[in-house]
Amino acid sequence: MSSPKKYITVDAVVFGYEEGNLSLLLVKRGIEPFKGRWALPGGFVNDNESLENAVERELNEEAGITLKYLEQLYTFGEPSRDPRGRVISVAYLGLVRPDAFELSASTDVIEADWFNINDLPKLAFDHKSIIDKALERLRAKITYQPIGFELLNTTFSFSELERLYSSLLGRPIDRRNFRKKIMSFGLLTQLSEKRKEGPGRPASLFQFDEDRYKTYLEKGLYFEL
Amino acid sequence: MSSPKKYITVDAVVFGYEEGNLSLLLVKRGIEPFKGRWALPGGFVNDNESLENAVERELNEEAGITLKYLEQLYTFGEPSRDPRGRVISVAYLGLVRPDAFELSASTDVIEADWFNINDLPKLAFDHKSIIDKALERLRAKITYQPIGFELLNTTFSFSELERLYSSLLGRPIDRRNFRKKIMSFGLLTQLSEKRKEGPGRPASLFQFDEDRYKTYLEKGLYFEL
DNA sequence: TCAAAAGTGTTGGAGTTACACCCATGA
DNA sequence: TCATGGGTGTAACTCCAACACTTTTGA
Repeated sequence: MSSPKKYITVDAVVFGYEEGNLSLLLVKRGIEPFKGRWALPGGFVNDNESLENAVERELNEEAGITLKYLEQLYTFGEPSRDPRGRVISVAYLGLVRPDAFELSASTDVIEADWFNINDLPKLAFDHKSIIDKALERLRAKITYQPIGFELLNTTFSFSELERLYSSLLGRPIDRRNFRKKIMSFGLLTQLSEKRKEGPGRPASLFQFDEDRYKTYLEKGLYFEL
Repeated sequence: MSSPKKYITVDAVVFGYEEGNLSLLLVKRGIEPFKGRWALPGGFVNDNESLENAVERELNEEAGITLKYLEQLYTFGEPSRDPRGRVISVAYLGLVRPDAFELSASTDVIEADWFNINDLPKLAFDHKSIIDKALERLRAKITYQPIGFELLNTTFSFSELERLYSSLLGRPIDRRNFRKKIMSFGLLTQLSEKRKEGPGRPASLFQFDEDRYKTYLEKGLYFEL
């Protein structure tokens, strides 16, 4: 029987969205292995912290960021995925609003930055496949849970929401039908303010009603597309 | 900084279905902690095996069973979930056909048996919450992926399929509509044999067409309810 | 007054639901 | 011939997809 203890890490796939682009948080490694290579933020789990706490701590240490949305994604445990030995990584999926985009690197990390999801650098370990899994989950999930709102600021215009969905799903969305559908859930509050920037008619601003969402959840909500 | 190595185990939530009842595979522990208590089959991961291999090995050792369907469920890592110290468990969800129901216990296990899902004994560790998570996943998943077939024998009658769905979803199903829906996927082959046991008109037998399903998957299938 | 983006309804068709009677078999 | 479970069709309705013009603003 082999030694039962193994290294265990957490890694975070954190998505942000700004100006029509989905972006991903990466850190440049300051230590071996893969020193100087870009990688997902993450690291070893301490003895007395939960996995989720570990992710939150690492995100704070390595990128100076705190997330509102974080869920467990998948656990990667192939024996050869890490040159240091047997390392099992529990991956998390996180979403961050544009107003929390400022980063500050430290702890084993040279820098932290946002990358366009279609233009990623070469990555350390098996992090590319972790990201692929996260993208798949994100795309599936926005069609049946209102997590898209976690990628926008607390107030947003309808066309911002529409562009987000359209770019995430990779297909055009009918403005009128989309609006009808989203409105039918009754989870948006229309504010009296309007956004006036750039050309064109100013857009009304909306806000997602989390309290009402939680109430619905208890009776089972069917959010679809 | 605390010691980075931890214990890592795999646990399997294996469901079976027979005569209208969903059942769950449990093993009675032969060693401490929780000696004599029922628990999910599982155990420590060896150095050179993948997580999935570890589950398969443990299921074979502890219950003498091999599964056709196995997927990763969730990773449980609360610091206090195991009295032996910090133990992180990667849980898997498995399905087994009635024709592979015979069990044979060994290795650290006193016996292995099937339990009705509504009549479970007191369980070791946090295994109850692992089971709850698995049930939730199973119920959600049968509505959009044809995994229900993994719980039936390779040939089955339509009413068996219908009873399975109805009991898993906990609500009655309209026989005619259900048949129309399932048939519209074109994934069932009707056999010429009929099942003649018990009273009533004999039922035609069907078979799930896995090849055709795989073909569909590549173009994106929308199996819904 | 032009350009740019926001906002708004209707209609046809597809898909879902609701619903009840006849069929084949063994006792 | 009766009891048991298997098998089938239609009509109303709901939901979804397709589609184009008007409004508001700044330049």
